[in-house]
Amino acid sequence: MDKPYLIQQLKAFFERYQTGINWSLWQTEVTIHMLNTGDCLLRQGEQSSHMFFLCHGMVRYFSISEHGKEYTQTIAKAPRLVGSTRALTLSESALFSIEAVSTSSAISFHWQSFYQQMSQDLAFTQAYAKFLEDIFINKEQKEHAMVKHSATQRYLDFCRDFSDFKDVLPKQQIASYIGITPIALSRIRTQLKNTP
Amino acid sequence: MDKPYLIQQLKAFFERYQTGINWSLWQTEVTIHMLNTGDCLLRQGEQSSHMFFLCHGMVRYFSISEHGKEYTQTIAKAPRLVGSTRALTLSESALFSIEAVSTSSAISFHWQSFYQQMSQDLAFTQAYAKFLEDIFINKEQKEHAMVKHSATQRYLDFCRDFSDFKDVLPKQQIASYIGITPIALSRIRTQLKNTP
DNA sequence: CCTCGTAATAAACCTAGGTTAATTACCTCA
DNA sequence: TGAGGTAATTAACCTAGGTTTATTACGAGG
Repeated sequence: MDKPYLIQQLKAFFERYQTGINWSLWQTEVTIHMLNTGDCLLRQGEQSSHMFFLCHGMVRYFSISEHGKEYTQTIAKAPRLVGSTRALTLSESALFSIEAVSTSSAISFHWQSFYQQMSQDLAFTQAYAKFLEDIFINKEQKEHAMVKHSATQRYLDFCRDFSDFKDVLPKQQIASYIGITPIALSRIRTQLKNTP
Repeated sequence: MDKPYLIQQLKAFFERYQTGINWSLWQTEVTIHMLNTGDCLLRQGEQSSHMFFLCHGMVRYFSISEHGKEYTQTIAKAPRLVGSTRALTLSESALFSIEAVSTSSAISFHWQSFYQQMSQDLAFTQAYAKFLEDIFINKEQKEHAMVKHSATQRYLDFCRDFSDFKDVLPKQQIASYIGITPIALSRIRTQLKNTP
């Protein structure tokens, strides 16, 4: 878990999208984050000038509304870039927190060094554009599911997509990911048990 | 409304994101689409190898589920790139149709020529990446609204965001954009009238 | 002028999921 | 051992929005 290894993972992640990146251009300071379950990379309401790369583990993006209701908008598995695009590009405070849901490791670096690399390196920029396409498509898919599927179906989808974590993740977080209350999830689960 | 003018608009759109694009590299065949209200650029279920640029007017992205229910996931105002990122990048059939909601004009070109330009022109790729950041942030905002706001609030938000079109667009489409039935929208509207 | 077709509204009823409150089952810590 | 604290479940009740069925209001075409 040393720094060169983690940076190597970041590079491999980008190369999977696009080969030919000139990493010698990328001179930036990198910070390592070792996270236990529940630790946060970013907190709702804070400004952030850093992008993160999740090397191993899993995080969730969640926000809490004025009425205290929690919604988990994304669960991200390593390896992946994580961060608030909105906070970074618009210099606004983040609308969600990013919290580890298992022991995880990440590295962080200045958004500016990221943009700097974009202005120098075509392959890097292509990789980033393809990554953005990916997460945009994912978001569209979640939008579809939220609108067109029942809560029960969304729970079954969740179990399919996160079969390895469905028994580890607190039920409250699962409920908040599929957009219902823990009570409703509990109802759905007992109903599924009784009608196999 | 001649072709050079429309292409000029496309270029201006990109330049607003990033200056310094080398347009001489972009040798591609461009088709003009003059659309009346209701005309489609893309139909749900079809393959598509073309990206569109909406020069003037407005379109909506909508899909119809197996049960015949319609959902309008996006309303896009010119000037803007439109198309199914998913269909283009994954070579899959589109999950939604793109339909003009007012008389509009657009141009289309091969996705491949787009990717070709990306592999040659850094500024162009940066512009595209920034556009993707934009639409990703928009999608996150709509996701938030759908989850955290009541139907009434979503209707009020719609009226704010599309004040120029709120009385022109069929109520059914407004309802399908905020994720409710036309009947429910009608209820909300009469309720708003009675409690000012 | 009438007729057919669609959009919008309205009323009556239904249901998925929210809300409140109580119960049980684990934890950890003292 | 026992006292808190939290997570999960259950039951009773409530409500926003869906569903069904009419009704009204505009068209466009004959």
